[in-house]
Amino acid sequence: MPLCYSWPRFFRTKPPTVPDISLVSDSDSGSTTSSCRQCGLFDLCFAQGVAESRRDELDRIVRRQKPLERENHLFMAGQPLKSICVIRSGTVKSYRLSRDGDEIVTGFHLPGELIGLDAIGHERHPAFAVALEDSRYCEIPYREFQRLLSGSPDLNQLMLKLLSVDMAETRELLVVIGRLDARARVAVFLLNLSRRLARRGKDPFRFRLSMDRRDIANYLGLTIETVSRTLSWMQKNGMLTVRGKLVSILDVDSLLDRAGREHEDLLLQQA
Amino acid sequence: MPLCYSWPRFFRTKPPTVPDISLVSDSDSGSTTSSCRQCGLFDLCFAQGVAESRRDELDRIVRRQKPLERENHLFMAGQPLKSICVIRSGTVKSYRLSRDGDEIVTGFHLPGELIGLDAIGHERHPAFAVALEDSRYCEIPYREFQRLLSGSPDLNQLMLKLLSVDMAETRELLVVIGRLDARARVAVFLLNLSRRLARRGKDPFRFRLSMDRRDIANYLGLTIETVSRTLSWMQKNGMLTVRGKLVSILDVDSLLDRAGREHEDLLLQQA
DNA sequence: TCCCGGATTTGACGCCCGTCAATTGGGGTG
DNA sequence: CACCCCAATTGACGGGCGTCAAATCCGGGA
Repeated sequence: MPLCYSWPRFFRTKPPTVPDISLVSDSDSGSTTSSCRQCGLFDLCFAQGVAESRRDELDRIVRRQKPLERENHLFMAGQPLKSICVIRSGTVKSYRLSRDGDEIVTGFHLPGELIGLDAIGHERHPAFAVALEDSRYCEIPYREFQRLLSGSPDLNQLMLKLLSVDMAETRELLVVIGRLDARARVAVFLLNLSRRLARRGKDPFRFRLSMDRRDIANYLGLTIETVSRTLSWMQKNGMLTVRGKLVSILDVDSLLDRAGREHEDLLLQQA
Repeated sequence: MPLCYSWPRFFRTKPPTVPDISLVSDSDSGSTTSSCRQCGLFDLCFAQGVAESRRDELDRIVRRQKPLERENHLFMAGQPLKSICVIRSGTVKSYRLSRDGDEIVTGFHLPGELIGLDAIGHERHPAFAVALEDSRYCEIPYREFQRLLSGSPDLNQLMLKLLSVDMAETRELLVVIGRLDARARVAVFLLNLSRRLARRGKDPFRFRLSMDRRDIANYLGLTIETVSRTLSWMQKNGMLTVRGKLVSILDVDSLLDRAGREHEDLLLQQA
């Protein structure tokens, strides 16, 4: 992360408390923490919101650090909801299949993020989740979690909050995606990713895209060619440099302009 | 509703149990039901999912049938969450204001629908809600509702479900809107509305749009002109007839084709 | 190191939809 | 009933993005 670069307003909400511990790198792949409290991701994980009194119970039911190799699935659409998952390291892509078999990418998930909440409604997963790189995750068996829920108003409140926030954001994103042009969509995508990396103590200005162009294009409702052209255009205009999957953001302000500053809130709010 | 027209597959999930009681009309505007159970909307209202044992308590705290005149606000963005609302009659539009003051329409709500759930996260409304026509609604004070929640695992479960389902749908809609062209967007909009009307016992093939073209265009991320042109095109092709706000759907199948049949699920799922 | 196949980039072209502008229509008021 | 005002429609035009096609880059294996 560039020295002498004042933490921009864009990242004001949460400069990383532990700047460079490479949460997502392989360096901690061997460690097997035995409680949520000791977990390096704790302040990003939803467990942080769980009341002290209940945390021991949660600790007891969580299955920690399960490995997931690249291209392997966390769960498949249609499967009954067996557990809620928290990404521990790596990146996970969620997607659906349209009736005629086309893949439809609905999200990219980073360490600390809860995945599978949208399955609670019908107790069945509406989407697939697949690892884009070798990853690890914590698993919370849903039945036991439900038992925990029924005895804990606090935890219920937390879950409602998580879902409500998620919904408000998704709704905002809906609006954004529906009315933005290609350059704005790509800008929103990059800034959002950048900010989420920042919260995880990673360099927000220089990172590796774990998804390929096809996934990005699909996620943004664009074509591969348009994404590629847009990135080239941004590079030509000095907003960033791209070499394959490696992105360096040079001018956050121009990107924000492109994204439409009125959507800054969205970018700021996202996990 | 046309006679001799077999209930199409599109509407298969819920033919109205009471075909033509005009839930939304003025005919019941005078009545002031005193309990949720007697309410004509009961089987659409979320109260239907509340356990028998808790329903009396819910009945006690609900403030019923509050009138709301056209163009008046139910709540404003930024206000603290005071109560969850259920639309009783009429139509409500929710929208945000972008930083530069543009209106951004995020949804249209029909009788029986819960509104304000996305405020739970931050206990503050992220959006405005305004009546498109003279309406009525039931108000559930949030503090008392929370008390009810903390003593009732069932109700908590219900709320999680409602939010989760809502989220899954919004996410699907996100995907749809982001990658559909104008004709498909308008088709999705009309079919979705049609189906929601059907569930409320109204004629799904002939209805009055309570929102103007500007709102529709805004909601779909299009311009007024494109919406107008698209409706004209659909009329020219025998899919429907439009006269001002009055729409008659003539060919559900073509509309479904336009919407992309792979999204039929979305249309079917929505409340 | 070279070679191969898939990922990515770049170019050419056409259509859809946004913009600007003019016309028509419809509801409310005097 | 006539008038007015705003909503809605229709037309002309240009730009952005999808499509098809070709070139280039990049990583992995021999």
